[in-house]
Amino acid sequence: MILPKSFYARPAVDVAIELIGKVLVRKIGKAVCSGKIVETEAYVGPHDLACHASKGKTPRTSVMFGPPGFAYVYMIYGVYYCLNAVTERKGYPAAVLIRAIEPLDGVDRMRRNRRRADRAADIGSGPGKLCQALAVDLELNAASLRGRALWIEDRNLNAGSITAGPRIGVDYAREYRDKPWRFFIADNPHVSRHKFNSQGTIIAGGTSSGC
DNA sequence: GTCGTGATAGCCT
DNA sequence: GGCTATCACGACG
Repeated sequence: MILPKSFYARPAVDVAIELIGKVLVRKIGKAVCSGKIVETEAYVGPHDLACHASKGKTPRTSVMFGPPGFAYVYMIYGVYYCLNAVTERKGYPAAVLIRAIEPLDGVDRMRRNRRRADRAADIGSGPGKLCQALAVDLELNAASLRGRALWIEDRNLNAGSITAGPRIGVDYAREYRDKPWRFFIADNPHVSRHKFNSQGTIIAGGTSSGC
């Protein structure tokens, strides 16, 4: 049910695709909040110019160089946090950014954690938004993804038609700018609202547990 | 509906 | 000192 460490000890693209349809769970005190992962991006290694680790190991990126199955959380634009799952083997920096969730459990709590979430689709439809909804901050950096406060589980939910397209906000990454390493469920309203959603090719269908 | 812009802080040159 | 794997808001039409 909870994804094993071996799930993450693989190439980031494989993990990014298979995380679609899995359930991200966050326990805050006694409250449990969760959501189906509907959008991810893979940052595949030190050669990937969009990957933070491409500039070498720094205090911020050190978690990515560690073992798989841990959370890499960083602050972006001085305002928001982003949550990643570390993949690959220890010493090889790669991660999957979780970009959007469809709320499942603890919807009211998540809505309160977000200020401006009038509609359900405003709760987790973006990497900064879902961190607000699930109260993810730097305290969870380097935390296990099989821990007491945070984990990812498989509920055999439908992952719909998984679409691949270019990653968002990585125009600086030269030849890696257009790599189709963003994955999302086509037509799911909780995918981050972006004009890029029209680009992309369907790469898979069926359930998250795969075939 | 789309587009432009400001907020904001830690990291890296 | 420049940049950033973002979001919300206001100005349009």
